[in-house]
Amino acid sequence: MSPRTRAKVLQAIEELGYVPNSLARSFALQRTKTIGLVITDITNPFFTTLARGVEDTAAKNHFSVIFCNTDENPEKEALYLELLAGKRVDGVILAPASRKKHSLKSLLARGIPVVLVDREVEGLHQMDVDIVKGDSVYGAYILTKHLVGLGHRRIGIIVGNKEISTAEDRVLGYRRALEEAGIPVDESLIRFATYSEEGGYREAKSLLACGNRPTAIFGGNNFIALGVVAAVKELGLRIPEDIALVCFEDIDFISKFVPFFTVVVQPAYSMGVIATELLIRRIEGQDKVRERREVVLKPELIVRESAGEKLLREVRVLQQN
Amino acid sequence: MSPRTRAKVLQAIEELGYVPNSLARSFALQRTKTIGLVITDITNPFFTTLARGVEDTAAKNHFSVIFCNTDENPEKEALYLELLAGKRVDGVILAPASRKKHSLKSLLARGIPVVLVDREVEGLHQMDVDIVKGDSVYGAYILTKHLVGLGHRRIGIIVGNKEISTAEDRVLGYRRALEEAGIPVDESLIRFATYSEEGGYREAKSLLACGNRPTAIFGGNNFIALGVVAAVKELGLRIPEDIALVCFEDIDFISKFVPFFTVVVQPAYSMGVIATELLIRRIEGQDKVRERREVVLKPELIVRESAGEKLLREVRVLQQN
DNA sequence: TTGAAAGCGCTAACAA
DNA sequence: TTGTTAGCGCTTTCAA
Repeated sequence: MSPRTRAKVLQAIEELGYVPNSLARSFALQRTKTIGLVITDITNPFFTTLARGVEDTAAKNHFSVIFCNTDENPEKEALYLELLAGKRVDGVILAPASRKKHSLKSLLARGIPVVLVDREVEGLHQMDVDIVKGDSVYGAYILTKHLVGLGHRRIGIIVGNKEISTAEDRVLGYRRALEEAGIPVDESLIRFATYSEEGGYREAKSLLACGNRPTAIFGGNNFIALGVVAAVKELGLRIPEDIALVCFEDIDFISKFVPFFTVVVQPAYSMGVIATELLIRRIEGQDKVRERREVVLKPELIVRESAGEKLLREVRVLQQN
Repeated sequence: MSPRTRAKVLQAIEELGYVPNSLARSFALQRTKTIGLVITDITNPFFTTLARGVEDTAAKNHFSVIFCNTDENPEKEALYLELLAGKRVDGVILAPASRKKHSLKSLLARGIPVVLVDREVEGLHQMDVDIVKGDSVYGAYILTKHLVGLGHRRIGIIVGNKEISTAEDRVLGYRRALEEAGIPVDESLIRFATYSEEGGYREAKSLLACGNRPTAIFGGNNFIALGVVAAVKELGLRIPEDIALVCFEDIDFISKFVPFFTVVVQPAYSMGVIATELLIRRIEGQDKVRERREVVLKPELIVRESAGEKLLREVRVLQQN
């Protein structure tokens, strides 16, 4: 092409405000450069951060991301997955609402790659999906061990729905720590609720109502822990003097204001980044025939205050600050 | 069509796993049933909540939403808008990174409807865009008035970048309250920084370093306020005994843990819902020829503790709880 | 190197 | 009512 023609074409592009229609392009190419992000609730800080990791990484690779909130509802999830399949997204990142085998399969059947985040699904190992998750067993183990180390022997645990793999994993880690410490597991202290404030509130009230009440409560996530705080306050008890409280997931900015709340945090942003990288690698098909990947990220224990006398000192500091 | 044929067709659909290709549909129809949501940072709880309102409303109307984070960077914003235009989204909800006239126009030129959220843009009234925003002037006015009512006369204010309309609006409301109270405005107490923790931290240190330091600080948003907290702590001062602190936007769960922090909150979820409804109404073209809409939502003052002696009582309650 | 044409899967307009 | 066809704007293949 002569430089003159070239200039003319460019000028025409400019004048007419031409923008290539990527819709037509996608249609011709059968690739949309779009991925779906299906989580339970963007409002949950864990997923917010994860979503940011996903979007940043997607943008870097010239992908867009459509986000969907399932509210832990498998039917909503199925609807969204169907929608995304129809829209011909190039891939999906999914935090499954349930571990049941499931709508996911229809995506895979259509050759749409899927990467799971945070949670497992039944029969995962027979399917061709990658997964990026936190080590819930380990996290719960160190959190429980921390409480045991502080002298607690009756520790209540409240987690989400049994349908969610992290709930069972966290209970597993809890059991392991107790067994290791030679503390018999009291099944009545283990509560499956929902990963929500209401869930934490209700189960905490029930745990604290019984005669032989626990001296510590392990919140399965941040929302549950907030419910526990509400229940404890309502019963006129103190954290952590009367009840120690720890949980999975941090609570934003809490460290700035409150001296207690030992916590295990997961690297949510990294999870988003890694999941997106795995997904894009599959989409681009750099290594077509290869085994599924399972990335397990270690959570981090952040010890603030969990029990007893230290609180008083801290409150004094708070007053002075 | 005979019921028999019908059954046969349905069976074939089932067997072949047929899913209508909405990509082809979009292409033929020139409508994608997709909207773009361009915000500064999904990680900011205000935008997280807004995004949830957008997604819920979009889903209800069978729209998908692509989300983009500009990090207050006008170039990133322009890139995203270009991308979305290329993808032929049916409309865009935008929290503009800058008030300068701008990439937005190229969307409008291509007939893609835009609804602004939270922030204005220069020459808005000449353009055919709706806007949904909080009443920053009013919010800042009542917040400042609250401080004045508590006896403060030297009140520092730290807001975001001047390029963002809410920053100027909040300063405006602040001025108005002071003027109304007959308090002369000391320009050195007005600081334009960024809507970030660092911004709040830096300006707070500067404000507190000068001889005639303010007795109260007005944080332009939640992040700025957190920066102020850090600065105040570092200087060995106490909130609110030495420095009162109030801010725009709530800080999640803070009320559960800290007795102070009077705040003005905006109805972020509703903003998302309304913006989406306006946008979809434009997309569906129910009322083609009509004036632009401007929805201004009143924020709500939440008085916790902002000054003095009450804190001690509250800390005692906290200890007992 | 450049140009022409088929095809991606749907909708809508038109014909039978 | 049912069937046929053009066309959405791009990419890719094949011909010139």
